[in-house]
Amino acid sequence: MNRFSFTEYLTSNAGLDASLVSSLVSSCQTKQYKSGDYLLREGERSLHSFFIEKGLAKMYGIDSRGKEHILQFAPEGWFVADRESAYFQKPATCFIQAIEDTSVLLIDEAHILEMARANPGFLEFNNKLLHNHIRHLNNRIYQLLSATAEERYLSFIKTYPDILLRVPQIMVASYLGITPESLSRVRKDLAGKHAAR
Amino acid sequence: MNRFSFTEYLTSNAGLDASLVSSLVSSCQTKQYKSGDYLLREGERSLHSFFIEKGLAKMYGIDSRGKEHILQFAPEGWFVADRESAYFQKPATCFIQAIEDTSVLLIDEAHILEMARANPGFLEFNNKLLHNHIRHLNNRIYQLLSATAEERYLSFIKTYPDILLRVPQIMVASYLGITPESLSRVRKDLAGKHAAR
DNA sequence: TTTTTTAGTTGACATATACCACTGTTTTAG
DNA sequence: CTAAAACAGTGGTATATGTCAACTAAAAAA
Repeated sequence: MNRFSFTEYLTSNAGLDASLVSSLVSSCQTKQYKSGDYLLREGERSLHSFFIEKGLAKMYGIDSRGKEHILQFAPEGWFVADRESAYFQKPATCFIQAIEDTSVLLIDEAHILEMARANPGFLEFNNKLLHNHIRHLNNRIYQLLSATAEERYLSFIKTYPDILLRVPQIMVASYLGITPESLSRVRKDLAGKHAAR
Repeated sequence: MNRFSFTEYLTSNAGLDASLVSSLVSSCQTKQYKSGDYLLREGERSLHSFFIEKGLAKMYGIDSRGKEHILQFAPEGWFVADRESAYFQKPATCFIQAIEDTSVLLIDEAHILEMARANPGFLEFNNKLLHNHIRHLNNRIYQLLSATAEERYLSFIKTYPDILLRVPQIMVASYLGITPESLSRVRKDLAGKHAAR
């Protein structure tokens, strides 16, 4: 499995100079999680978000009927955060859990702002990340509003072919907002259509 | 109908000093739209987002079956933007349309970044806005994944009681991801439950 | 390895919500 | 003010997806 060094990530994507980056990175704590470990639990208060250097995590909530709904998968090179706790100092509304052995960097919003003040390039980079994230979320909302289970699954395959191979179907179903049984049937139908040609 | 001056908004919420704010605001263009006018159409290229000072707009997409899906309502005091065009210089993927007579401020990302460089307080404010927006979107996704039509409607009433009164039911239905007929029945059921007590 | 748990498939059936058609009613435009 | 359009309610019916249960296969734990 490949690993994303946060240092490399920043130097190559944010256009920052090496010394600045290393000062930021060295001020961040690294942490290891085994598959199944929680990075964050609902109700906890925590002021940092996570940058995944290696492995895979999921952010999810549990509804009143006890069902799990996955809000985000976070593979290496991605950020994941419960905004409620990390940016608004409230108890977390989600769980974040490793689904592979995972190593992360803990990042405080304070660090981000500090960096941004010191370096305008970083500010632009950070903004772009946030806008990009918003774009993704809008996209997902649009799909949930407009597309059938099959269409959403096809779109998932196309957008996250890598993740598809790394997580059980039951989690894909949860992400898509359907039951595992339904996903199984969607896949069967698609296989049939494909074979028919 | 009340009006939100962007100047007042910034001075009271972002903690900026008056001269800075007025220099920002004066560099932004104001524009008026009649109900039904488009602020932005799918496919257009445009580099600004909108701050609604008065009135109400909706951002929506049209799917392959010709159906409209509302991504966001934007009443006075809110921002609305197609990120694809405003921040990534691509053709817009959405329509933004006034549903009341509306007056807006056109804001360029360039302005935002400029302001942020000049004033750290503004940077924090802008970040908070973005994180808050992300929080809202996550919330909506969670609802679409986990809640029934009735639950989503109740949540809408609670979260946006003001908007409920200003838009036709058909738009609420579109926002919730259900048909107008279904919403009509949900309302009927709720009225029944309420009367039963 | 053996046992236990979790995941995936499939059938039968239930249900929420969509679709279509029709009817008033309200709003908008001429 | 009148005509046309958009909106809202309701019945009948269709359909996608959920629920429950049983069985097999695969993965994790002992």
